[in-house]
Amino acid sequence: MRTGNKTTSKRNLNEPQSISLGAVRSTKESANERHQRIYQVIRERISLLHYPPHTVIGEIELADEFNVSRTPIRRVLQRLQHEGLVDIRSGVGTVVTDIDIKTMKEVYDLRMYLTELISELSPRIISSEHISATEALLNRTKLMYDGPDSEAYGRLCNDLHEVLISLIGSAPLREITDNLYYRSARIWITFLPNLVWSDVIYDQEMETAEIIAAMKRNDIRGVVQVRRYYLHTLLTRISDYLRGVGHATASPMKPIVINSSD
Amino acid sequence: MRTGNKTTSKRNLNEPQSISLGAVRSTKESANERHQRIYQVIRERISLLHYPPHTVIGEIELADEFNVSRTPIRRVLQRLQHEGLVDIRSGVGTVVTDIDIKTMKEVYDLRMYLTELISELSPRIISSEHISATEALLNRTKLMYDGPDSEAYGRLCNDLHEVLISLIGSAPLREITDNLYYRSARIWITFLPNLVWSDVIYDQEMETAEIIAAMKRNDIRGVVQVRRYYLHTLLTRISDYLRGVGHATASPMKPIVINSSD
DNA sequence: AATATAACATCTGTATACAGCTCGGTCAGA
DNA sequence: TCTGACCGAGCTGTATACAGATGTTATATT
Repeated sequence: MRTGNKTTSKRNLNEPQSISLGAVRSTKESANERHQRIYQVIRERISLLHYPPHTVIGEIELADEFNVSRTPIRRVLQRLQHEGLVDIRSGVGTVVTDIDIKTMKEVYDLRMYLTELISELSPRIISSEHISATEALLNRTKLMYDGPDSEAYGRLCNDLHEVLISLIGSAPLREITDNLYYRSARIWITFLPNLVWSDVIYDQEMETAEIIAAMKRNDIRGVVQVRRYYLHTLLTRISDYLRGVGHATASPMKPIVINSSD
Repeated sequence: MRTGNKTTSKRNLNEPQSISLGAVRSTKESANERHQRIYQVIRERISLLHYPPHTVIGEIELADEFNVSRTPIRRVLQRLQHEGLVDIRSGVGTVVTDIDIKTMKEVYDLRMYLTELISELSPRIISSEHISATEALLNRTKLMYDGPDSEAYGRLCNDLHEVLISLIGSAPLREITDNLYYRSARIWITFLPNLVWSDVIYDQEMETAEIIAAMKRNDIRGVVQVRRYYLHTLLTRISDYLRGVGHATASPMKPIVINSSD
């Protein structure tokens, strides 16, 4: 189909072929690296409710922000759609998915079972880096009693999740665990205004401290059991809240206004 | 390909165009439906080794076959890459992934655990359609002793898989189970020439028959335990073959009857 | 003959024009 | 005022030209 008489045969005779670019390699980002970078940025924005549910994300808007065309953006959004975080609607836009309680319950049940699998299938060796990283998270947690800060709490949860999935040796299980986490993580922050802040932080501090203790015993089974217990605790806490407001389920989740003033 | 002409009259003639009844929705295929169709076709080709590992699939080749441009094809291939079935390499092509034994072991371990979860998390009601569909598969199995037919066997396994995942009520678990199946299904067919054909078909017949029996008892726990047992058996058989390559032929597998009374 | 290098064929990655879809606003008519 | 059809702004979906990447082949040099 392409006409053979193009300028490809005599292209770039003017430009020097290459002036030994050995050191400049780091400046160039490969396509896959860029994809991964944009993907993680947008996924974080969704998980931190910077893009709350029902937000319409425009492809052109993102393309301008990341200085690319719509094509790589669409690749990212299609991946996010397949992971259940957005819904691409023709003629409308890319809409951040809502948080459906029933689905969320299923995801949480799955996560609790899979968490136990981590210790049975292919645990990795717990290194001192794991421990020190988790201790840093514990310190960040202790500084958060002062006042509600949903975004900081969300980042804390995400970072703890990152440490824990790095303990999973089985690549498929790691991917699934990661995927399910980001599918369900938003509900924590969504319900945050309805819970007692200091209780939430206390849970987080206890979980982190117990995980560190288990890590120091090199007890990965203990780690995942702690994790599983706190997953259960939070799910129970949210269920209790939902039962408590029972009738007033018109808008169980108010969108949190994240201060995005510019 | 349709340049500016709005009419859909010049569509594919080999596809039966439905006669316009009241609802004419089926005349036009939506973008998502087309994506799903192409995706399933290519995934089946990979699972049946119609595209064996290391096959290079060209985007233009597929685009011509499905009468679309590269854009929708790329969307399908990117999805398959994310699911681990192909590897898209810039400047080279889209390469069907090889079957790595270590990863396959991890996937099989995961599948066995997840299979048990099916009966615990959210089982669906077993309908008569499920039973009759499975009985049809049993009949197909019984006709296959005549001679080795890897492709027919692969289709049989895929169809049985379809029936079983339709019993999963939890959408996330269903997706994960489906994904892991297609990640690992190819290894069955790959090792088929090294196994005794009649033994393989006998296993398949026994598994299907026992699944039907459990279905008729409305015993979904029994269904998944049968499934789990045969997963384990096949994995063991392949492991045995790999350990004893050269001097030991595949040992025939003893069928057992699962006692699923609790 | 062996080897390094340059040219090339062919593939994927990106940008972009345009087609198709959705929804809200607008305006004529009852 | 109400209704309904229509139109247009703005979005996603598709096709395509071109840029970049990669493996191979031809060629020059030793």
